[in-house]
Amino acid sequence: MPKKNLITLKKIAQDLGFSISTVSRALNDHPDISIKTKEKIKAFASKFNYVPNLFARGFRTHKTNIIGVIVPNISHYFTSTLLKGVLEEAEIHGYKVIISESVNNITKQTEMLQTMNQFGVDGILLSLARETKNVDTILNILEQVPLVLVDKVSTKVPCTQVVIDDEDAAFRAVEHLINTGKKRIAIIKETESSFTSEKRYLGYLRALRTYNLEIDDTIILSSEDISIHQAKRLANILISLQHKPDAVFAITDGAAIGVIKALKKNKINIPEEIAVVGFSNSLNSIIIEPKLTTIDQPGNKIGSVAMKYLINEINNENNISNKTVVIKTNLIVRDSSFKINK
Amino acid sequence: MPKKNLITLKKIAQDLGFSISTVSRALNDHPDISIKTKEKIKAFASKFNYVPNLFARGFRTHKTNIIGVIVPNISHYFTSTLLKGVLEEAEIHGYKVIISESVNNITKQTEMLQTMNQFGVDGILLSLARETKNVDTILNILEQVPLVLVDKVSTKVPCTQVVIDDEDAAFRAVEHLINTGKKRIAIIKETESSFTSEKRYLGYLRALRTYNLEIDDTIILSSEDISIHQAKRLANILISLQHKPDAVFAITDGAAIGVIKALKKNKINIPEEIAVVGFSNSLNSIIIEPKLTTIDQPGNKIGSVAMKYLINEINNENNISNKTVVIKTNLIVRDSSFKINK
DNA sequence: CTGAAAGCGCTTACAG
DNA sequence: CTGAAAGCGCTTACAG
Repeated sequence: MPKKNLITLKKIAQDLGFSISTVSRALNDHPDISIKTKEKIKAFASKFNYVPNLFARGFRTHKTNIIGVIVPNISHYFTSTLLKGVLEEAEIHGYKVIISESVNNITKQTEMLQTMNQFGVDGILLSLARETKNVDTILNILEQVPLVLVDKVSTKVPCTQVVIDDEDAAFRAVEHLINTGKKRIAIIKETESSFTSEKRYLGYLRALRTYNLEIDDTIILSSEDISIHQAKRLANILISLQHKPDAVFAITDGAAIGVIKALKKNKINIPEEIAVVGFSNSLNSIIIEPKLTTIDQPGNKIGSVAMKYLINEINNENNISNKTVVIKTNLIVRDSSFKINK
Repeated sequence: MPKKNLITLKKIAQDLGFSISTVSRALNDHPDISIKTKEKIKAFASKFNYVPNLFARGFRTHKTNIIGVIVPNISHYFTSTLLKGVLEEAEIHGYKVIISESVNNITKQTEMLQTMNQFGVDGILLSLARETKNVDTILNILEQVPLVLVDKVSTKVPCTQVVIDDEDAAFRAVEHLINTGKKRIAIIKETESSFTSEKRYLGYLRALRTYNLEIDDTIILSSEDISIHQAKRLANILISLQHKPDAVFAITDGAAIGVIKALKKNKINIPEEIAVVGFSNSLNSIIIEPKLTTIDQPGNKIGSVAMKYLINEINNENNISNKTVVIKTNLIVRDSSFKINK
């Protein structure tokens, strides 16, 4: 299936009576070529809509100008904003982006890494599937092609990692609850296999310790892959306690929304009786009522920063770093934790 | 920047004392090659982690196994579900997907089409930027590479198009409102430049005519690129009318949510006084209260069907069709239009 | 069953 | 300032 009637350097050379070399150089603005010749060749090329065969060029130069991106789930809002940043940054630097979705399946993730490498991508941006414990393949790939981890990362991989300040953000979220007078703050989180959830949990613990609040296991609830539905279930457990919490820090906006729905169903006043804070600043956080206090994760920025680092490593091969870049987040206070006009 | 220590056919041939041709054939399971030779070569290849240079192969065979996808906005929920379907289907058939975002910018869209074509993608899946009136570039590209339009399409381009049944879906949404006893149904839509909005508007008109309801321009409101905020503004206009509507059909879920927020602020009962119906079945539609009656657009399916058609056209070049494939949608009735438990 | 050779479209060191 | 030629890694018609 050859592409149809694409004009090549050879054709231009023949028609104009130059050599292929000269045509190639003229089109690439090589200083050796005379201005006259350049003009002639360029005019002809644009007249006949010449476009270089990037595949041939890439094959020749070992540069594909393609960057592979693997994310766990493309239809999460945060991921799509991250990809937006990735695409924008890539475009600025003349890279194309191949996107794949691991669906949180580790085998698939491994396959994708291998295919991308085999394909000859110039670099790989990876957000890890949940429970990626065995990082052998990743280490192997890392020897062959620049790789940057973003958002879902692992300390086991010695490469540049771009993340948000999960622990600190969680600390600030809980601190905010404490500042509004809350003393018994529950947390709804994921199980240990979630890297980000664990870091947020650490921030939660640090905040309680810092302010000398009791850490009570009965109000520390976990669920694998937390959903609105799961969060409702856990919230109901909290409500049924004798000694109820007066606030809930939920590890994701989805979880927080589940909590709010459960509280409303039980006619519990938010935030007076129980305040709720989420994490992500997803679109839903301003749809739910009361509007959700949450941590704004600037997906766009995270994506573009990660891309910048990756492109930098592509251009400076011996510049293999394993620094962790932390992107700052902001606490956005809304009605679910603190009503200003009351 | 050559890729590091990648083993090639040549190397295998040298080490094993075969010709490059034989090695190539053995690895591609060509029937000519003896089983013994194949085994030997394959064993050696896998031992040394041989991976074919897909770039060289693509260059040689004029097949890149890459499909280019251009969407207006990657961070719309519907788009991300569509992309999910696209990625899944592509993977099944061994294609990689390059995703670009036109940000609804026509110039950018044109550039992207050209770059992708120049890049040598095997096919292009395109969802048009708003206001794509001049389709010359697209027609030009269409001559060179298989192209399928999806979701945001245009009748001006003679190619396969995959869309949802906008008009019919809108008809059913409005019919549902009529069936619940509503007689004065407003519509909040986008301006004429939006292809899908116009089709939904036609469905609205057809429903009113079918049931002999008056068509009243004072309750037909439009806004360019409708947002929650814009919808609130338009809803306030409707509320301030002497002769208020008893239902609102909003062209998107976002618009419907804006309407609901405005109605709630004005203490108007939903759906008793004014019912609301949206379009998309976005995640938000079950977050808002009352939950939103809406049209479920199966993004996944739309993406995978479009991909199927595109791949089919790639494999059968003379099979240039311009049929329009219509994907069925479902009306999902929720509390914003009809409360079952009351 | 196997090999020598051409060629995909480009870039670039070398020569003049 | 310009050209002839090699070569990137592969596939495949042709020959034996």
